[in-house]
This record gives sequence, structure tokens and C-alpha cells, in this order.
Amino acid sequence: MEKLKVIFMGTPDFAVPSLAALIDKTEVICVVTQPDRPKGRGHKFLPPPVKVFAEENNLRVIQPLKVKAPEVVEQLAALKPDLIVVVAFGQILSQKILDIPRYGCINVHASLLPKYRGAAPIEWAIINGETVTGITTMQMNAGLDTGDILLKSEVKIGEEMILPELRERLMTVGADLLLKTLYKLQAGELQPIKQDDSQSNYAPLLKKDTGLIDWKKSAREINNLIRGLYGGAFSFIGDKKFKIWRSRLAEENFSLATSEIKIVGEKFFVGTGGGVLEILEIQAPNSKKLSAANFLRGNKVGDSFWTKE
RNA sequence: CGCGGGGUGGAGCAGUCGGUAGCUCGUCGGGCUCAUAACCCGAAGGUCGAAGGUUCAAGUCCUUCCCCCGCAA
Repeated sequence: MEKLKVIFMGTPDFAVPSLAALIDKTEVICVVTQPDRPKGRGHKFLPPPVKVFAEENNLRVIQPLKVKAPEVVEQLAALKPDLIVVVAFGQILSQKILDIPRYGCINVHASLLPKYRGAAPIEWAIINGETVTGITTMQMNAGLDTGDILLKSEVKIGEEMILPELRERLMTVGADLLLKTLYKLQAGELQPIKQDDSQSNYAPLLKKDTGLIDWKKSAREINNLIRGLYGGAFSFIGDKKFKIWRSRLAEENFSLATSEIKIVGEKFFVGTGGGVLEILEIQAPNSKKLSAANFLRGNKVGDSFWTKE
């Protein structure tokens, strides 16, 4: 089969396996990614993972501030791609761009559309306690993740699965499904299906306070939040902010007040609005992530976490 | 040069006004116990991130460098 000329658009780690897959099976004529941005401590400029990978593979990389800018659109059109593949790119494409390739633009999205449209589908799937999610490839249109569905692949979310595990799994599945989609595309076997908008929901960008634990919720809900944010969930003891990285539903059945802390040997329990949560990994400010046992050795813990009155 | 915290025996921490280091846990040996994540006794293990400087004397003060982390983006 003739190799498609493809422009790839993507930014974070999640997009890298898909690009890697494309390099094998198609001719990647250009990689579009976000500009280097000042990141982390010291505000150093760091290149996005896709750029790093693309350069290692001697691919042409462009980093437009706005892909929609006329000169960029012109540049892309001049490349005469057969297809544009978009994976976690981070910019909205204009209709003019969508119209450039013969086969249009295909997006790899980390959910089973129409569920979890938007920026953070993996996180929200875990936070909401879903047991199944997946990857969808779609024919992009002007809306936000509203294009016609090409293929789907399901991935189970285990009871104790945490964000990095699920993300890892989904990016692999995503790369596979992308190749499968391209294969069917060229074979003329794709049958795009319109999304049922009545079944849709959104997975909005995560905000800082999404991670603030409400101890009045059930242990299960809190555990889901901790699993889904992995490092993003936090609470306070006194005025100190603690990140809670890992937890599990306690088998022990103490009667603890909401947000009350109980230490038993090397175990760390917290009462919730429904059941007891066991803290497995926690991080104090200016410190690193520690197992509960290690944490308890060197830290004085108060009687309870902070709760909204 | 965004702001800030920290690097001390295997792990997590303490060490005040500078005088060669301590706690909890772990490890090893022994003991007690029907038994134990319990308890008792004992032991091993640290050039206190690196280099330089001040000093009679530095983990503790000064300078430079390396590494880790929190906030903010």
C-alpha cells in the first residue's frame, strides 16, 4: 500500500507512541507541536516530548504559537499532506486546516466518545469511578471532540489502577488503534458514525482545586479522586498542605469522624463521610513522597485533616 | 537569573548561643513468651551532598558547585 504523507500534531508524552507508530507506516512530512515554554523550577524553557522524539528521528518540526495563523495554514497546505493526525495537541484547528488534507484530519482521543469529550478524559474517567474507558479515533470537525467516530477500543479500569498506569495503557492502545484506522482508511473500510450528542459529557481541564479532598464524601469517591489525579489530590493538617498520592479503602472498620486521623502501628487511617480510607503514600510540603510508614516515622501528625465546616 | 525548603549511619527525622552526633524504624546476635507487628538486653553501621575558607575548634559561620523537593507558571 502506498505510504500516506502525514502531518502529525501532538505535544505531550501521550502523543509519542502514536507518532512512533506513524513513522513506521507512513511518511511523516512534518510534526507540529507547541512552542517550548518556560517550565518547572527556574522557569527554564523545555521542549515538549513530541519535539524531542521528532528531532531524534530527524523529522521536520514546527512550533507555531497559533496553528490557525494564516501563514501557518499556508505552510501546512503547501506540504500537500494526505492526512493530518492529531493526538493531544493542545490547540484548536480551524476549518481551513481541516480542509487541507485529502483524507481530512483524524484525532486519537482517550475516551469512548461521546463520553468524556475535552481536555482531561483519562483523569475524569477514574475520578468518576468508571470501570471502562478507551480510545476513540474520529474524523475531526470544527467542534470539540464532536467528529464522526471511526474506531473504538475499550480499556478496563482496574479497582486500584492509578492515573499513570491507565495513561500508559491508553497511549499504547491509541497508537495501535491509529494504525488500524489508517489501514482501514486506505482500504476504504471505514464507516464513520455520528456521535450521539445526547449521550455526551465533558471532561474539563483540571483545576488546582479539583484536587482538594472533601472528606465528607465517601471513602470510595475520595479514593477515586486520589487515583485519578495521582499527586494532584491534597488536604491540610493545620496550615500545611499535604499531597496524598495513594490510598485504598480500609478493610478495618473503625468508627472515625469525618477527616479524623487514626494511626495504628505503621498504618494511617482517615475517616470520611462514608467508610475509612487508608493513606498509603503522602507528601509533606517541601518534602518528597513517602510511604505512610516512613512518613509517620519523622512527622508529627495532628488529629485530623482540614474540612470545610 | 520567578519565590522558597532541604541534602546527617539501610529508611524517616532531631541537632539550641560553633566544642568531633542523637531519636524512631530496620539489620545482626541474645533473652522472655503458647504466640506476636509485642517486650527486654546487646551489637554493627556516619569522611554530617562536594570543594574551599574563617577558627584553637564547624554538621553548626562564609563562598562556590552538584543533587532533591514545595509554590508559582
